[in-house]
Amino acid sequence: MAKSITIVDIAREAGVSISTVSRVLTGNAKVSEKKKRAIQELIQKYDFRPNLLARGLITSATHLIGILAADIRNPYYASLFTACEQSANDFGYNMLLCNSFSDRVQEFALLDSLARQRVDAVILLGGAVDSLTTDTEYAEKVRQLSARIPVVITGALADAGCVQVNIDAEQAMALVMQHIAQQPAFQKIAFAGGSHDVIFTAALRAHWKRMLSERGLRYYPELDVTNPHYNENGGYAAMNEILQHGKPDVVIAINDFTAVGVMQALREHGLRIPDDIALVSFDDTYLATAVQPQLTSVGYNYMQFGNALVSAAVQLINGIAFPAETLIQPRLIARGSTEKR
Amino acid sequence: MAKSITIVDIAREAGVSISTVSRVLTGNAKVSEKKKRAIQELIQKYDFRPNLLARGLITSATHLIGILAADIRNPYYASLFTACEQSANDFGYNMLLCNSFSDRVQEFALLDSLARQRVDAVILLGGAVDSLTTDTEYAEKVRQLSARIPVVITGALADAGCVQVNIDAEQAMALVMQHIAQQPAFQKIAFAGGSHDVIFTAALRAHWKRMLSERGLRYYPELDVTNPHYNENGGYAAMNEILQHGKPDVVIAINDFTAVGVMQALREHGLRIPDDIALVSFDDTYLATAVQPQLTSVGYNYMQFGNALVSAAVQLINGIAFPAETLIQPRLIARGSTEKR
DNA sequence: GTGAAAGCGCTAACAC
DNA sequence: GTGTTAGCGCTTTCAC
Repeated sequence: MAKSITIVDIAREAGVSISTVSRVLTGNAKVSEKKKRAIQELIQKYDFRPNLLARGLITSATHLIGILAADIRNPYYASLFTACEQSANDFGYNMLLCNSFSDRVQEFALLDSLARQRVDAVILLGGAVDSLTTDTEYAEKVRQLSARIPVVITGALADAGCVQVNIDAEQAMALVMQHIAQQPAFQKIAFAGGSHDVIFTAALRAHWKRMLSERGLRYYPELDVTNPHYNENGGYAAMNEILQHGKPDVVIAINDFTAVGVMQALREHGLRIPDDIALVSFDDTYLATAVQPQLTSVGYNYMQFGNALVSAAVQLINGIAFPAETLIQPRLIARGSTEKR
Repeated sequence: MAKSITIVDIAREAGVSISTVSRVLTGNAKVSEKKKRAIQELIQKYDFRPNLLARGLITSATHLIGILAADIRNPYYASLFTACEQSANDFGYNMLLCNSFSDRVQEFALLDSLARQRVDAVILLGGAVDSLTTDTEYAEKVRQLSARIPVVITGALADAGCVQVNIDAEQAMALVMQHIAQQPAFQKIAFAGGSHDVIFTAALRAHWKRMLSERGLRYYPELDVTNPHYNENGGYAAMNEILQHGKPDVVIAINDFTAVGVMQALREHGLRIPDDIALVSFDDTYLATAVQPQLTSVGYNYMQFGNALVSAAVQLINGIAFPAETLIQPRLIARGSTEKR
């Protein structure tokens, strides 16, 4: 590979010192119009790009934001990532994406890797940060990292010194309950999928139970079935278990993937949606509109969500304080799966 | 943020020179067992990680691979990316992911950005590399880049000096035709979606027409409808147009997303799958199993695909030649959408 | 085996 | 305004 051209080459050919070239590069100081133009022409001519490694060594800034996601193949994370990326680009940052696949060992290694790459900040989406049972070793690891660089998370990690950006779980469940309340026939409500160990899931369930009693609706423990897998299989298994104990009027699925599994189980039992059983889920990914009937789903403004995460990171990078927790407001998109009969 | 600890700190506390510390870091030279152990203990103690910027400045290697994808929200790219990432991690590389959203201007900017970040190689997935009509300015840009660092692409870009890893389009279509041939009733075949400008799509269509005539099947131009949008809308529009001209026995959709749109159009016309019309698509993403009936789809071994892309990149980084083109063999997964009646 | 020293490409005082 | 100079943190000859 051809040797890259450096600031020295440009300076030599322009007949100026390297500092002058550096000045037009950074724009941090005045340079005579004439020289500036000459230098810019040479930069064009040679397609010269300053070596960000060298610059980073001095400014100790890489303009890289590391992002650790559970699994980018999940459209929820994919949507969130692309939103983050767009926001980051606006701020002049690039994204270093790592997937942990919720593997603890892998997550540790990747965190190390990001630290070594000297990213300016880290955003943690899902994985161990989502866990309710605090993994002290993990928390310690994140704490160490956040002592060096800003760490922004969704989820919660006690005492790890991270800024949090979360979805308003209470509001998310409130939207679901309000929507369900529009149909007086919806009395028996089931909840399918999700793990008790995941903070957001646990919060949703807690709010759900409270809201049930507030609305004078009964809570059926046997219709409240968790499942560690946030996918079709999890939904399928959960729904089958629910159906062993009774036939609810509505099923709340922990996410769209899970809802797809729920649909499959219902289909196999000869139950139609929404005529026999209605279905609501969370995340409002494109799965919601891919299936038939389309899913009523609680979604988020991913652009806003991503922007909040990146803004937090960038502000912290620049030494500007940021609220310890930001709440993202969800919204419910009503579709066929809960349509009035 | 706390000042990072450096090789100097370690050397001072260990009572050795920085070169000795560097030696245990790189493992490139012999160091006495005693000193080595002492140094390693200090590294542990302070959680010291060598600054990759400084190292990179000398070795001119960042251990970063830039990857430019059209849109990671598309499960095809997401699957391919995660496969690449896992492979890259095995080689000790991290991934810098950028999404172009098929925006030409954005793509240029991101290419620049990757070059500035001094990534060791670039992998191009989709976007302008997919285009059949060579964008000479873009090709020139990629050529310039590939003169400095290895560039690996899927798709084709004439004379840009890139190594290619592609799916075997001929084999992909052959699998579809063989599968269709198992059902003598499948005579009238439609093709829905995809743009003539995308190389892989154009190749599929060309092979399709040839294979139709080879098998003595008729080609119905009015049942061959393209659409620039590789999503539900594209499939929906294409299928509606096809149905204006006749009722095919089988529809080949350009990808799973498109197939979902096709399903919707069929449903609205009161046509059942597979009883009235069968459906095959490409990519075999999880959409294929999310919908009902599940889709027969031609998929790829994403791990192998990603590994081929990254291996090419890593080999080229290390100055080892790599075949100009590698073909990935597809496979057909038969599901309900083409099930025998 | 080990240390001293040069230098990767750049920025940022510091003089002029 | 502009050049000179001192590093940023590390690897790598080159002596010893």
